Amino acid sequence: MTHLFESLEEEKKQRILNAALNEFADHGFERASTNRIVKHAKIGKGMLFHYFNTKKDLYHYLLHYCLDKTINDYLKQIDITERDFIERFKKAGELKMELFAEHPNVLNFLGTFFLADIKELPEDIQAKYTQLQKEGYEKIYSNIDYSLFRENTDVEKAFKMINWVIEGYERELKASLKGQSFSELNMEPYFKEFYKYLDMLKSAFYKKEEGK
Amino acid sequence: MTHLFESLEEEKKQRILNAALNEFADHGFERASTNRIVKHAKIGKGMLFHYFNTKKDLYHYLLHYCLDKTINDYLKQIDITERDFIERFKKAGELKMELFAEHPNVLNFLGTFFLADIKELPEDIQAKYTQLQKEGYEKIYSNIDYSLFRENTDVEKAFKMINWVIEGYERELKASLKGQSFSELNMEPYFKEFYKYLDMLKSAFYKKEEGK
DNA sequence: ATCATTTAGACCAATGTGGTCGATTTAAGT
DNA sequence: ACTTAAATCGACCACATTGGTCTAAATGAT
Repeated sequence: MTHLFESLEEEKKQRILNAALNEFADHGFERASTNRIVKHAKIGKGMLFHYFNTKKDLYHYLLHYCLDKTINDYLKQIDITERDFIERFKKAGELKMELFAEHPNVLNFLGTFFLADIKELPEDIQAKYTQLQKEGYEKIYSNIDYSLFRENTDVEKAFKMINWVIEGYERELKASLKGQSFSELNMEPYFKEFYKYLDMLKSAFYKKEEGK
Repeated sequence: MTHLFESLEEEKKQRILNAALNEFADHGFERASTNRIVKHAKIGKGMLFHYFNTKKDLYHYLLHYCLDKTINDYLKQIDITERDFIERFKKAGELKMELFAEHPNVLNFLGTFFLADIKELPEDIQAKYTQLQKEGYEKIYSNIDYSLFRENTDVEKAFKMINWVIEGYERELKASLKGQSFSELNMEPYFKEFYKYLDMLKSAFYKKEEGK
């Protein structure tokens, strides 16, 4: 067995993962409490240190887990053959929402991690993290069809603005649905509204379509 | 003397305020440590509890202080006779930056407070908070000249998008200048870039100017 | 029946908590 | 110069929480 923890029943595994991710996301590494983790995970204290020898090991395991998940379930899924920037982002936004619906704390946890000190982490985690950054940049900016934008547009700035709008909508959505179980929600109307924003962005920054 | 603390030398007052604001902003009420506050403020433990009887009293004092500052130095300064939404926001953005340059932790502290439980606070603080919300809403949305927007624009959505772009720029600026003492920085080039974004927003959402 | 693996949580020393208090310094008043 | 009051410090308190250990019981496997 590579890792005791891996070969647990799925449900218990999830309970522990969720409890730990939430705790670290809320308090950061040092101020996170293993006591609260075991309480929320409903396991005995001993077990946590049986599966993961130390608090730090647990933290590193979570980092691997979350980095892998975002790379595989999010980044790798982004379709780089779609050359329309906004369209590509539309699909990326959906993927992100799906990941968030299934595993909200994965993204929460990574979000807080970005702020922490990266230097004193094991090399393999640093590597995975830089991979994510590099691949993320490519997935967003490579192979974009600039000719869709109006002439004289500062495309750099347009990219950023589009990005900020999408992030803004995501934030607002999360805030307005706070507490509700995202995964058991009918997301369709929210996607519809999301698309309206994207359409406005298109007519704001793209050339008017010829014909039609 | 209404409050011992008020009649201290300005410099010591600021040291204590900064230390406390940072501590609460970083850790929230419960996990904030009075020990760390006195250490960073470079005063003895006794003094803190001499000025403010309890940790909670200190917290409430800070809330009053920050709410007053944002209401007076920011909200009240927004010029409501400017009917151009983006222009009004341009000035508001500058005010916000100025406040942030002088007292970065005031906005940081309030930012974290919004997430905390509002219910179990003294009534006067709740009142001040709702005042801020109500006045903020007015200062943003009242007396706007809708005719500037292109026809068929969903103005509600345009408002939000403009808002998100401005917030996005502010975030990026803060991140890229992290660590540097904002107040002793020449902000002009950043404002220039800020204006470029605003111009793009205008040509994205406003009617084309007649003539000229 | 025997041995190995899981499990829980009481327990540990160490550290940190909000808050107090006596001792000492400084300031003020006369 | 003398007295009194205010300001200041940090050792100290009882208590809570920390990451981590260990024993003893439960469960599983053969």
